[in-house]
Order: sequence, then structure tokens, then C-alpha cells
Amino acid sequence: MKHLPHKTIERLSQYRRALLICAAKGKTHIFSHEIAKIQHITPVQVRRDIMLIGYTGTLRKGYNIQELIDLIGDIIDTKEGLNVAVVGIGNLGRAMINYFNGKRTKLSIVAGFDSNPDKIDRIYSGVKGYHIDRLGEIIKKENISIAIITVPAGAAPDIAEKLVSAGIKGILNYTPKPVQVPSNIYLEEYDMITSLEKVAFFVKTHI
Amino acid sequence: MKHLPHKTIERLSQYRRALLICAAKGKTHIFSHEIAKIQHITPVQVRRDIMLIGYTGTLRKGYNIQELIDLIGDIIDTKEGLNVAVVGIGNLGRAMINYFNGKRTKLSIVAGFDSNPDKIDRIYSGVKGYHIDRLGEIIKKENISIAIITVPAGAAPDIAEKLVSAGIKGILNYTPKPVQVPSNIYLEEYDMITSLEKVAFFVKTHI
DNA sequence: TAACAACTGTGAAATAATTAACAATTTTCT
DNA sequence: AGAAAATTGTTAATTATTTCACAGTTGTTA
Repeated sequence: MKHLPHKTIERLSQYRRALLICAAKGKTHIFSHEIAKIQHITPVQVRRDIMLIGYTGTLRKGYNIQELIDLIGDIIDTKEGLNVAVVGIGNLGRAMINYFNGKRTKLSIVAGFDSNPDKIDRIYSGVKGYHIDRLGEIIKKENISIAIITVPAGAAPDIAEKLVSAGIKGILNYTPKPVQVPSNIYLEEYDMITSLEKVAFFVKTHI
Repeated sequence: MKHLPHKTIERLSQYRRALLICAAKGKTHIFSHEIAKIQHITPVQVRRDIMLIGYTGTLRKGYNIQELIDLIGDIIDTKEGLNVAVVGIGNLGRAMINYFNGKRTKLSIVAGFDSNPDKIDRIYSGVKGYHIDRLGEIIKKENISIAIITVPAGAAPDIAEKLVSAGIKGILNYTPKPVQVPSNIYLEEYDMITSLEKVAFFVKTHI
């Protein structure tokens, strides 16, 4: 397996989530069309993705759920796990923390940062809040490699720069303001307003 | 202009956001390479998107910012605007409300819903909270056509079904659990865990 | 004013992602 | 056992998206 398409990576993560739910219900095998139905895609696409990661199912029995979960883990997780920081302990930052905590063992949110003194030294679902000035220090001490930016838009570029200086490896920017980082840092930007405008556009045109 | 690619729609929304910021600074014209830099894409792609919507810039002066903003508005907005509801007034729901309010005139969040009585009849950044049981009633009364689902994952399928019954036209699901809706309803799903896992994957492989 | 540089607009080529089509295999039914 | 149905794995075709390459235009400089 050489280069998995970006889209496949995203879907593998989603498959795993669905598979974990199935496994928890005691299901042991699943067909490509069942996964497809859940994810709103075609069974062929599921089979192709699974083919790309080199797994094969059993004819007429489908895929072994646990094996598939484990294999997806081998591909998208790191063995030792990665530590994550949330920068901006507002509603969105706290949503991320709550959402995440305890669900994944291989990715852990280990620190929150904010500039508001009221938010410092408190614990949010097990995650401690630090002052933004301690960003560099804590990132090194806690061996944090990924940061999620959930500050108000205006502050994003400055935060991104600080994160880069602190040696972060990947950034997920939830601010509507795109940030600039060196090309060796993986950057993913997501903007809720764009998604909502896209829905609005298709509601408008489809009707 | 017949069919704009989905990707182009997303970028147009982003261009507009960037252009509004430029306009606010008093800038009147912008080059394709300036927009490209902001959005981390190539100038050709910007020019092609703009070509697809039938606008043309001025050689050596670039694009007229205000004209482009207006044209993008003609394409992605509806004249009368659309009303939006947020279902689930947790951290994420409140983040959406705060984030949005007052920023766009053509898309307005006009109601929040929750099952927790403590959240009902309060105002969140100008948006009133209603009990979830009143979903159908309020959606009709307020002429809401789009809903954002920000409830805990387990509740998502049930909420989606209620929204469909209430006659919603588009759904943006921020729950990690995919929901099933009839094909005449536009559904967009976004899952923060997947995004974070994707960043983790590329951090892992790129280093 | 001639040469140069900086842009836009776009057909054609390249790349990425999805879907179709079907052989191969296994189970079930008669 | 033979036929029918269900399901995977995969090549080939198709569709979607991005990039290349360059003609055309306009301002600037010498």
C-alpha cells in the first residue's frame, strides 16, 4: 500500500467509528453495502477503500469487524499516540474537549489555552486550561504535536505563528480566517460558515 | 453558467469572506494571486472559479472587490434570505449561534432547540431557546428551511427524522453519527473527529 | 515607441476520485 | 447435484477537479 487518497483516509476514520458501534452491539461481520448505507456512499467505494488498505473479507460473510477496526487503527493511529492542544477555551473549544475526551486513546487532548484569566487553571472535562503565554513551554513539556485553533477569528494568525514557533506539526483551524504556515506543517482548515452557505446554496438550487 | 462544481461553491463562499475583509480595509481591487495566497490554492484555480461564474477582471488591475462580492452573493444567497435553526444548545450549538449572529444578513439563525428545561426560554445571542417538542410548530411558524444538528450523537437520528417531518429542506449534521434522510433533502455531514484523525495521519506519515 | 513585465482567460492535458461491469466464489434452494 | 442468489475483488471506464501552457492585453520602462 503506497499512497492512500485523502478521501479514503477520511472515510476510513468514519468506517471505524461506525464499526465500533456495530462491535459494541455484538455484531462480528458486516457487508460492504451495510457500511455504504450508513455513510451514504456506494458499496463499491467501500470495497475499493478496503482493497486499498490490503484487507480482504470473506465471501458471503462480509468483513470481520474487529479485524477491520484493528487494521484501520494500524493505518491512521500512531503506536504511541499523539497529544493535542485546544487553543481558545470558548464554546467551540469546550465542545471539542467534551466531544473527544475518553473516546480515543491514541489522540488525547492534554491542554487548553486561553488569554482570559478566568479560564486559566480550571479543568475542562479533565483538560487543564493554561494562559496563552505558556503555549511554547507546555507544548514542549507535554510533547504536543497537534493544535486545534478555536479562538476568535482575529487572533488566529498570531496563534498560528506562535504554534509554529513552538514546533507544532499539525494544525486544525476552525476559524473563518485562513492562516499561513510553512509547508512542512500540515494544515487543515474548516469553516462552519462555508458549510452552512453551501447547504443554503443547494437548498436554493435544488428547489 | 450551468453547473458550478461543489468545490467551486465552497471556495466562492471563502473568497467572499476574504473579500469582505479586504473591502473593509478600503481595498478596491485584488489579483488572483492575492486571493490564492490567502486560501492556499493556485491563482489559476481562482481565475477559473471566477471564470465559471462569468465575471471578468481588468487586466493589470485585477478584480473589482465589491462587484465580485455582489456577484457571489447573487449566486449563493437567496434574495429573501433563509432561516436556520440550531438543534442542541450545548457548547457547539452556542458556538454556532455566536459565530453567526449578525454576520450574514441572508442566513439567520432564528431558533434554538433543546430538551433540557434549563435551556428553554432563554436568549442566546439574540436567539431564543425552545423545547424540542415544539420543533415542528416553530419551524413552520418561523419559516425555517435549514437545521444544524449539534445534539449528542445518540440523539441525532431521532432529531433528523423529526426535522424531516417538520419539512426542513437542508440539514447540517455536526454529530459523529451519520443520519438518514430522503434524497430530496440536502444533507451535509461534518465530523470533527475525522478531521482531527486526518491531521494526525498526515502528521504521522509526513514526518 | 519598442521592448518588457504583469496579468487575465481559457483550451487542452493531467490527475484524482468514483462508478460500472463482471469474473470468481460461496451458500442456499430444489 | 445443479441452478440461483449473494457477495467480494478488481480492471476498465467515466466523471470531476486541478494544473499546464500560452495567447492576448495593458501598463511601464528605457
